[in-house]
Amino acid sequence: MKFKMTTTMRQFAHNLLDSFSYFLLMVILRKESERQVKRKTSSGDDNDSESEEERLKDQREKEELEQHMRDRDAAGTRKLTEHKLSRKEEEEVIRRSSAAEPEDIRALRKVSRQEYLKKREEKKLEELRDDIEDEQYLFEGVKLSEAEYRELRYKKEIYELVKKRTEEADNVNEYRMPDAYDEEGGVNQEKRFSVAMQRYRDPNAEDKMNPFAEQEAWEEHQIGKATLKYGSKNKKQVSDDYQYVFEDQIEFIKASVMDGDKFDYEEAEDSLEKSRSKSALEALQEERKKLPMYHYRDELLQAIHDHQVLVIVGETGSGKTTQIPQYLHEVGYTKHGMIACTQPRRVAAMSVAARVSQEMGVKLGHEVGYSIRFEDCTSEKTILKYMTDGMLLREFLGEPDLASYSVVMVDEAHERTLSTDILFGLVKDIARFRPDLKLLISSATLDAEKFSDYFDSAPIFRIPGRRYPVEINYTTAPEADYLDAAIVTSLQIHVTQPPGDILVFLTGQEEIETAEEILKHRTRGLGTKIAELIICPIYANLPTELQAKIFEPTPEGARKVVLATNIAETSLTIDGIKYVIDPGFVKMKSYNPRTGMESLLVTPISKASANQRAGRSGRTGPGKCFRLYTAYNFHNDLEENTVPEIQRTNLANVVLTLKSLGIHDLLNFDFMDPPPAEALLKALELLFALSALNKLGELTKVGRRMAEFPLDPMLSKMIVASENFKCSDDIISIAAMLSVGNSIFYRPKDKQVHADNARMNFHTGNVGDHIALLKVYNSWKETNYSTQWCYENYIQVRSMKRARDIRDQLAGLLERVEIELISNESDLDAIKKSITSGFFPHSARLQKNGSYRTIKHPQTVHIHPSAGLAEVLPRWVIYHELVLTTKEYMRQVTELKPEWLVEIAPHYYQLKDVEDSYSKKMPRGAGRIQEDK
DNA sequence: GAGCACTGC
Repeated sequence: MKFKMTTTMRQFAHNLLDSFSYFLLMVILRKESERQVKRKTSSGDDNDSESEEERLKDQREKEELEQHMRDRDAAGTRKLTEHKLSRKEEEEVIRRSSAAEPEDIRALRKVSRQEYLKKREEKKLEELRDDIEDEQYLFEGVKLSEAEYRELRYKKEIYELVKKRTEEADNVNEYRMPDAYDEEGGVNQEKRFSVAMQRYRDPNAEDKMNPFAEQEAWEEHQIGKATLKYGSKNKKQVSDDYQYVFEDQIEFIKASVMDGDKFDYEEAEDSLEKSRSKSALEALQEERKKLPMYHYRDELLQAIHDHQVLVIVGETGSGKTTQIPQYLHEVGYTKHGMIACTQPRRVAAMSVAARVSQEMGVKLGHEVGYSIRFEDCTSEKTILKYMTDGMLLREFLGEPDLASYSVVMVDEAHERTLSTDILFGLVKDIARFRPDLKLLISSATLDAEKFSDYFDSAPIFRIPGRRYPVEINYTTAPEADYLDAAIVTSLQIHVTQPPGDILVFLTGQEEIETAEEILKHRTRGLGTKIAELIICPIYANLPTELQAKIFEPTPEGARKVVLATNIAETSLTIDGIKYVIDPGFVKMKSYNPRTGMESLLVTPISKASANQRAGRSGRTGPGKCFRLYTAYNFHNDLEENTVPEIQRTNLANVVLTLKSLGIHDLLNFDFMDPPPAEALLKALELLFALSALNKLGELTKVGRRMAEFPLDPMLSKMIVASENFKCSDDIISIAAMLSVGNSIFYRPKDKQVHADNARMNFHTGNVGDHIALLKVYNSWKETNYSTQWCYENYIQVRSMKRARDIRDQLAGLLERVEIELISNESDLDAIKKSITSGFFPHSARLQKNGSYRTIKHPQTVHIHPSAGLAEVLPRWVIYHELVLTTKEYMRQVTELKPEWLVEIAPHYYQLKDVEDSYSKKMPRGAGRIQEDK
């Protein structure tokens, strides 16, 4: 697929550049005249003495703070650490020490939002001026007015983005999208490793010039070294009994062993036994001391004391998440603010908080609490706060300097979720203004240098974990069909390996179901010749009651095979897993900013991810990992790390959040891995179209209200706009239903017809998918949120409950942005108009052949067959999202009157855009983005 | 007439 700069784009770029240079010219001219005036009046330069004074002041403040920190540590903390205070005594110490001074200190430190933002603005202004001076556009030391500055900054931002994009398009003659995009009609499974396969069979392998010679020699060596060949052991006896299993056996070589950490497991387990006889709290304290973390306590505290930012590397099981906040509390960091510890997942935040509150002997929600969406389990007393990373991000909105925290610990930073990436930029920024704030970045990988570099060479503190060794095995040749290979391998393990459960990583629900069927079929054929094999599928959309099955202990003599998606890589831990089968693929979301289309692609995993998977087998004892690819594939074809989410997602929400935090200069925002310029530009364009940003790139009143909602900007806009159409009550139900995604209707394989019929009931009158979702929600509400009703209508209860939670939250937020909750269920046009207000960029018109064409950025799309209007084909539609599967599909489609587009978004659509093709000849899309194949 | 990994606010 080629990417061409077309005339409109060029025109657009030129216009922008023109207006930018014109603006600069004006500024320069004015500055020049000002400078002449200044030259006449000014006498001498006092800049130097001023800055010297500033410097001294800064220095003084810094020293004062340091002194204060020292005093603080010396005064209150020793008491707590000097061995066992009773709980009451400890509470008393905390109470007294926090009663002594905190209000003043807090008041001193607490900067108002305005002050803070102003300060930051000033700093940014400085930087920008420096930049421009470098390019010799402006003259020394001339101050721009604020309005000028803002306009300049925004234009510069856009200018840079466009420049980048034009350069990309001009310099590269043929811009190739990654192969997977190119594939017609989906993804070619066989093609993926084919390059490597060719390499593998290279007849010139002995050629000295062969760049792969070294690798091949290494592999030779490994093969020679290999001792284990599964299936060859006991082969004679086995092959008689299990001929069927070994019909197409796979050969593995043992390549390496992922070392466990040097830790005395027996001692640990021993003490665990002993501690059971003691009182619960004492036992817990004993256990704490057995954690690898404990031995590094003092060193760690010293390092934290000496450095503002510290990168901590610790394998899972080192106890960093539970222990570090406690240590910090014990030495008194909690006296002047809370300790925040962020987790990427809700359950993690909850369970860790529960554990820590137990260890500290306090009630969950008092001194130790957690904060996740829909659930704030904290109180006035809370000093250790575990929270999801997204939640801390939300708190930034209300408290841009995080004044109530003295320590922020970003845990599991290696996972690089969207929220952690944004948090990085923000905490790095506030750390400069708040020298008293301690920052801990904790990661489980060896990639710590990258984190350290990002945080201005912060020191790295390493803690060994508690992990058992894992043996890594590779196939000797690449496998064409990994699903089949995975099944064969699990059977091989089942008959040849000692007891222990098997975990197989597959890509999705469909694959898991197929694998389950095949496995059942094959084991049935073997009858009683082999031990029982229990097959447990697990994926996020599996109903909860079926999920529970994987946690049931395996009966004696049987073996469990867990067929899991990526959910088992990080989100849940299954006990008893000893063997991991890793085909090396994952389904990953990718976003194409050019078309605004998201797609799920099966892609090879990264090395980091492969090691994470392997590690899942070594949690309760030494394990084995079978990789269904060769060592060569692993070393040469897999990326080092997974592409961080921020680089493969729609950024509209991120941009809105940052803008509402007062960060306007997105191009220079300190991302650890900056997202593509194109994605940023697309997000800015969208927000401008939704009138969340004005032409200076500033947040408007509408934008400010939108930012309150934890939703995609288009959904937020829809809600904000519902005020005008007096249907906010109905709109938030729709928004909640849309944001739970597409797991509402349940469609089991054997009852598809029934399920479809049930679903069509909500579509009577061809009202469109949005209204149908509203009907579903309202009917459920009428039955008093009945579970039975859900079963009867093939609707997933879990999703509905989630929708109810979201709806409740949205209702609360409506109050906050002062929008009245009004229901207007009978006026469908009002509801549709509200939807249009948010989703007008997603409009499409029917073409003669039954397909659709999007209006603004023309491309051919289709109505998804699951949509209620799939057979009605209205002339004009509005859709919720575009997904690329076998075709470009619009999901969640509602009919629309074209005049609404001009009425609601006159800045976006002109009359000629919506003129009906029947009355007038359709204008040819000259000079628009074209795709040729 | 299709086919949705996983989180999070």
